[in-house]
Amino acid sequence: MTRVLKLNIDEHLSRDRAVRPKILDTDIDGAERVLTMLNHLIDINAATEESFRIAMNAFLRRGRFRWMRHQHVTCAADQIEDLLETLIELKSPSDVSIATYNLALEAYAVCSTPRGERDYARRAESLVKRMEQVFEVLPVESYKHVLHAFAWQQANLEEGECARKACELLKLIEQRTEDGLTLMQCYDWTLEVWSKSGSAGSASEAQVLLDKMKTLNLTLSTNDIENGAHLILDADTYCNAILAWAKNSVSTGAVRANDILLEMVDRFNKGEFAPGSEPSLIAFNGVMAAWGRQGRADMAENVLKLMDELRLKCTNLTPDAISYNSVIHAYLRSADKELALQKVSELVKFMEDNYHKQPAIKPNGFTYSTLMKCWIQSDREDVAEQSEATLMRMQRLWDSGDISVQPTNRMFNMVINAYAKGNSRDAARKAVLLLESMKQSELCQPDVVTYTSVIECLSKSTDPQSAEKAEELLSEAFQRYQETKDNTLRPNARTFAMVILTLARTNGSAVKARELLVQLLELYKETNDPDLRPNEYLYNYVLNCAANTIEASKKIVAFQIAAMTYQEMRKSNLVRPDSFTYAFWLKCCNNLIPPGDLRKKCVEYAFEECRKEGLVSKEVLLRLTQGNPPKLVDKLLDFPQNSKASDTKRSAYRRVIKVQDLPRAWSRNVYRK
DNA sequence: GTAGGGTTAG
Repeated sequence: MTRVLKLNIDEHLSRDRAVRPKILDTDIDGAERVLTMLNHLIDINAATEESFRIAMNAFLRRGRFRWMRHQHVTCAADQIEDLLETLIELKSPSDVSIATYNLALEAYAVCSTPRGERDYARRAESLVKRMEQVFEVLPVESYKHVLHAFAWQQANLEEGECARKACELLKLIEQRTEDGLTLMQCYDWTLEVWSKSGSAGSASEAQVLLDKMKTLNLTLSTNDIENGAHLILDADTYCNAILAWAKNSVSTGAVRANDILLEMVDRFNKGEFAPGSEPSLIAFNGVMAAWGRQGRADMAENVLKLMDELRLKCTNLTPDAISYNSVIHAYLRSADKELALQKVSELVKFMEDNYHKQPAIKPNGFTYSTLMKCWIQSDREDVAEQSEATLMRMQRLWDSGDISVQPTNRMFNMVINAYAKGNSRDAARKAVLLLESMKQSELCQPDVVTYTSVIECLSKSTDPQSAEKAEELLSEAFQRYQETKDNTLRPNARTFAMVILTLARTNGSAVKARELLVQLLELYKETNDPDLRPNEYLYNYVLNCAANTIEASKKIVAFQIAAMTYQEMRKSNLVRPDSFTYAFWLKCCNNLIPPGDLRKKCVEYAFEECRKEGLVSKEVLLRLTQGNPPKLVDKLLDFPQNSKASDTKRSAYRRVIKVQDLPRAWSRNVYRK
């Protein structure tokens, strides 16, 4: 019984703190009974410091295990803390031996948790402060336990507070001792804090410690080595140094992490680590991720190859899906998008073909969505179809019971957006079908991005029904939002923009376009929500929609709407006319006003204003020169009025003039943001 | 130790 528990405890004393401590359900090792006996001795006034120490040691042997006591989870640190306080009360602070205090410090260190909910490190720190007041000088061991507690408690990671505390203690310990074993152990713990800390400079701090360990390792005495000092510098130590660099955002992080990885492999191959200490998956995956962030897929793949070679020599090292995904993601981020697509397709195929032999490399949702992104960023013709095929592949796997490839509405949205960006003839039909299947699905409900992207597909469609469908979808989204109160479904300015764009492109009603703009403005006034703030696009699309009015009977109303919208833009404090505004407004003048004085006046006034604002673009110039009387064009372009140029010369001038030929000031703001 | 959706016009 005790033997089995001892083994389990050893396992929990290991450095792997990722595993949550287990909760014991019985008094498996009799520590509770020891406590009962101690309490009995206290009752009869027969408890000595030695009896307390026996009970403390009984709990300390439980390591990180936890158990229930009065409906609360408790652990060795809590129990030993209570026992120490009782003992101090019975005797006096100075009558309790330092060795007994140290048992409590050790318990704090052992029970310290990564997230530090119980704050044992700080409790260790305050106990050591009390000890300093009672005793003249404390042994290094006391400080070592506190350092150990800070090393394993990783709360305040961002601020690096635990790391700083550990460093202060390390400095103190370095001053007090030259014992190789102690120093190696303390360096190793401090290195562990830096590897987990995201604070600035953590990688170089980790590097300093690794270097110190390597130097000290060379100078250790035979005595130290017999006590296991050189065994502390092992694969775990290297892993910590690697991860410190790997997560570092500076561009050299990947290079440094990679160098240390190679050094670790070299040492491992030479048999320099303790038996059973071997390079870990997490070190390799960390380096691959670091290369990926630099877009260095070639290097990430080299690391994967290295890992594949090394696994034969290791008992536990084998690449997993994250390893492959990291390389895949690195290709996604690499510069050559065509190579990326080829490589990623190959790697995914390899995973699919080999996971029966290597279950850890079974492709998951991450794998497929990265493949999908690779298709989307490629220049291939059938991007939308291929990304849809990838999504359907996931859907089939999911339907057959594979829970690791759950499709998400984001992926559906990515496919729909691929259709919106492509030039597939029936993009709109496909997009609407995808929307319908999302509505049927329990997993991937459409949201406002879905609706907006489907409407964007409709805006590119030549189907005369598109505008009607777009309006239907907008009100459907509104209805679903009102039913569910789900904010991700609420239409926003962009959704409105896409509906108006659809109207503009399908010669739809300017009245409707205007109504939508007014509706959005009212919503924005009510809520002041930045997502509903109309921008230049909204107004410009309304102008373009009006300009595209074909039916003669509707042109007057369309012009009124355009004029109103243009005037509003000039006075608005939300938007300012831009070069598109003037181009669309001139288009309105040309298309909606019959030739004559009124049109001439409008064009003249608009162009002069546009020139003053420095917004004369190629399109503005085109709208001016095409469809307006040559005399007016010449006047507005400042063609020398009294020159004796012939009409053909003038006409040629008007045909070839470019924005660049005009005074710079006329177009100084065309590209302003 | 691996991410991710709409950024629009003429």
